[in-house]
Amino acid sequence: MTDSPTKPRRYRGASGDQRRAERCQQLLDAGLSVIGDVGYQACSVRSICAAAGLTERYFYESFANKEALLAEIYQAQTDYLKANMLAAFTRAERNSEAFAHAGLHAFFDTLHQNPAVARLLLFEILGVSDTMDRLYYEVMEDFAVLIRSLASSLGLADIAHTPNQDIIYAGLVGAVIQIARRWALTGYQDSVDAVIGSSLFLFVATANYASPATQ
Amino acid sequence: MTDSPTKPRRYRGASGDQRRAERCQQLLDAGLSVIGDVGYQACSVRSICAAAGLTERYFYESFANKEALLAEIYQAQTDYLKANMLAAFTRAERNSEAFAHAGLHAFFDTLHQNPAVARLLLFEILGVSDTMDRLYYEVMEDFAVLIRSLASSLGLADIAHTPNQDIIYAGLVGAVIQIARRWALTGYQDSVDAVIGSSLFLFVATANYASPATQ
DNA sequence: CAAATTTGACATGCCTTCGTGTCACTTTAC
DNA sequence: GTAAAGTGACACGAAGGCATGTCAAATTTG
Repeated sequence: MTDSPTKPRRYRGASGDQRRAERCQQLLDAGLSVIGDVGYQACSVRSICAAAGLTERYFYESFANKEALLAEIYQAQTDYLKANMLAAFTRAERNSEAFAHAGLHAFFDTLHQNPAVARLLLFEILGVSDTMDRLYYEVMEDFAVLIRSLASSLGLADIAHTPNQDIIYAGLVGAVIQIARRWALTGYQDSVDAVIGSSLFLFVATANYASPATQ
Repeated sequence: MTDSPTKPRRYRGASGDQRRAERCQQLLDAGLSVIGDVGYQACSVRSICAAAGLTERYFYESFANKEALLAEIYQAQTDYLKANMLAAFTRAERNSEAFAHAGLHAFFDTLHQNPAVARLLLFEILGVSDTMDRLYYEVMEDFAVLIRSLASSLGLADIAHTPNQDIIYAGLVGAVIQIARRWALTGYQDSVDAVIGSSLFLFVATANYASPATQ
């Protein structure tokens, strides 16, 4: 008896690992599409498999259950969102206003271009389970770090003097998220500039109040 | 054949309507308790009935389904929260800082005293259905009005000059809500004063930026 | 007390989902 | 070509929830 219980074989020009990864990606894409369309709890594993053009067996090959799929999609999409924002930062002029504007534009534009992503990130993630709630918290703290760098670009070098910076940054993240939620719930009627401008307003106000030297 | 298909009878010293109302209230209380304990989607109609000491028949006597119960609890608890805040306003000294502080204290304290309410309002309400998402939106807009009165108490008579007030106020609501979420997710470790102070910081910053005359 | 109504405990049928299993068919390796 | 591995369609049982129904016990009215 050798240690090779299964001999991987090439299929359709791809190795076993490649095919598995491809199927996994198809499921992630289909999951995002279906969840973004009908919501997380209203969709079934079967419907996601059908959308992916795969059968249930391949679902459980890659994910333990529906929640595991949701977690991976959430991670992937928040990473994507962060990447877009970071890219926007590097592309922007090195001027406070433009810098902050670029980051917020990347944020709102990504959600606007991908309503499924918006629905998943803004609505479907809460109240699923304690595990997912914690993941939400971690992601929010992550964004707080991003916001912090954004805020520092506005001359808000440090609210360091004020106590409980973490809470204040969490609040700013919450403000932007809520503005995005409201935007989505009203069918994206407001212009992108309006939501960016209002977010920026809150940032600048906080920055100015924290260190009015820039005024 | 008369028009009286059912003759209401007194039972245990209460009329039929009274008993029905009492049962309804028991279900609302039990629903809040169970949902606050295990979450909305993890709980069943049966478990709520068991917690209420009633049987399923009486559940469907008062509610069409589990979601209808959630909606009524949500309405009742947000009303309760608003009432607490309004009461705090009237009780507070007529001085900007004390006024705003009182409202925020009522908000955070109510959530802190009732973790079940906090969980339901902050986490369990989103992603349930399109209907509930809309209800969430309406409640947030309602709170924005409250925040607006709170902000005006800070001399922020009008951000009226700035465009898109609605969006900005939605952002402020989101900031407070997110601070509350974070507070709950970290086990209410921060002091009430810390979360109030940070929220106040954002309000005052926005107020000062909008109308720096108060500075 | 007797009849009628209310109540509680539980049963029932229906539905949906989950996760696994079966089996014929296709594609590759030898 | 043949055997083995991969694939797809579908079946299956278990589980759980929903909403309604049954029936005996308790309570009230007359």
